[in-house]
Amino acid sequence: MSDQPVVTRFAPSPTGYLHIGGARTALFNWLYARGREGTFLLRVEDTDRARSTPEATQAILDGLTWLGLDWDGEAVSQFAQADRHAEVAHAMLASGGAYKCFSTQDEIEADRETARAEGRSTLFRSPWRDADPATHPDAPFVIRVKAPREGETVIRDQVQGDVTIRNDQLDDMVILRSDGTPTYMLAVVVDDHDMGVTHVIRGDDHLNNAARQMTVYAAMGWDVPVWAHIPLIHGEDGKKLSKRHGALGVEAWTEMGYPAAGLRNYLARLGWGHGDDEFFTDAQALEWFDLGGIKKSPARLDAKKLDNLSSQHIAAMADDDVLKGIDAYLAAAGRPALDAAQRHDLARAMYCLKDRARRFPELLEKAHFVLTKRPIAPDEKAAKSLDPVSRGILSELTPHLQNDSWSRDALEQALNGLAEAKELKFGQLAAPIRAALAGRSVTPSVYDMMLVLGQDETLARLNDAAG
RNA sequence: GGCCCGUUCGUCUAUCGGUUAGGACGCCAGGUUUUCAACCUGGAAAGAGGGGUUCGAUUCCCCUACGGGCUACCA
Repeated sequence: MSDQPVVTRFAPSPTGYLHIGGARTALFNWLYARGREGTFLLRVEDTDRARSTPEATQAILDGLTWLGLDWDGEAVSQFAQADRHAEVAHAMLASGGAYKCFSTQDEIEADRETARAEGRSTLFRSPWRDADPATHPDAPFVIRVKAPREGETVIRDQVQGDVTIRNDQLDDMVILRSDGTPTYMLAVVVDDHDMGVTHVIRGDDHLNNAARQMTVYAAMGWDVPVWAHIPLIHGEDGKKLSKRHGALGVEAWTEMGYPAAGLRNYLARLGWGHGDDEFFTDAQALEWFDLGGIKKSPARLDAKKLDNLSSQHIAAMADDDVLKGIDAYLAAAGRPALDAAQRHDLARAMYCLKDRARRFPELLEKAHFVLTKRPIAPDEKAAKSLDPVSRGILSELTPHLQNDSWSRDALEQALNGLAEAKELKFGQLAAPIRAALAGRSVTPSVYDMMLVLGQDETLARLNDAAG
């Protein structure tokens, strides 16, 4: 089994956006397959017609695309395979691996009530399991698997280890509803088999289900895939992720201005590790990722750590990729896109911007000097640095910038010379220059701004402010 | 209720019976500094509790506590 080509899949149900936990599950599947020249498939589990929506499907696809997780072939609709699922259910019926159950939901409910009241297991034991088909009434029925009741089932899980479940804990789950539609429990098994999935990497909320699903594999004589049930992610408060805290869709992370590469790194590091490595590239993650390194306990989200990794990734990205990331951020945040001139200017300034920002909005804030035009409107803090005294300093400065060659060395010489002559601390000189050039108090270094802006523009802005 | 899984600094983690229990983020103190970020130095900070097994347990076993999951004609 181990030398077969690896096939993994991500199988979200389209009932909402792609949340962070789903994104990580998808990432793990992607890493595992792509790191082994395998195949990564996408299947939309839309058998619940009431809760599934095309909008949610699109949101999930968009989320995966933004995250950079590409899948092979077209996304498969589980609902579209309904006929095939029913076919399997009937095959199991014919072979004795399943049976028709005529119990009504009221009867089942009543049974559960008494079981609970008596402190017994609430597993439903259908009276139809061993009934003679000849005695079947002409009434609606569901098809249930005939699960084993003796012995035990062992889930050989790559993350959880061998998990043993006594078979008397298994219920005869419904595989085909009374309206003839398949349930998820049947559909996953059939689809995973039909799609040739070799490794099922999914949330550990499915761990117990794996034992139940194995009865279908057994009935059909199919190979059981390699299981890897990964722990769910918790919010910063340690509670299960819910909409109230942290269960944001990935578009929310785009909106906050995180680069996809940073999120990939962070998500991979959550619950999985490779020694002391914290920052790593996709290439390294692909090379290192393995199921054995996944922890069994749930991890909490930590925005500070994400910020830190995000800043490292922004700094490490190619300028062009930063620009693309900014485009995605701007679009997601509903901010106007950059025009051609702004892109050009931003690209020129990128060298002094990239390594100073944790997220794209912060980078853009620091890039304000190159994105804005004269006249520069200072914000409140910058305005304070442009008091009469400071403006006087600026007007004394400009003559020193007329004839110098526009190099860092020359500029340093000019500014230091003036500061020394006027007995000013460098900060007293830099603050008004910063305010004049950017209209902001948080910017790259004054030298970098002058170099990026060029001599004419720098002098113009300085003169505007001094005047 | 039944069954299953988990529990190392605040957080993410290393350790695969013998370590001063390591690293990272964050935090605190100091330094550097033209703002922010960054950077440098130092610091505080952990094995849930109780029993075993063993010469020796964070590591293996059991119990308890706490957290989580499953127990649907949801996925």
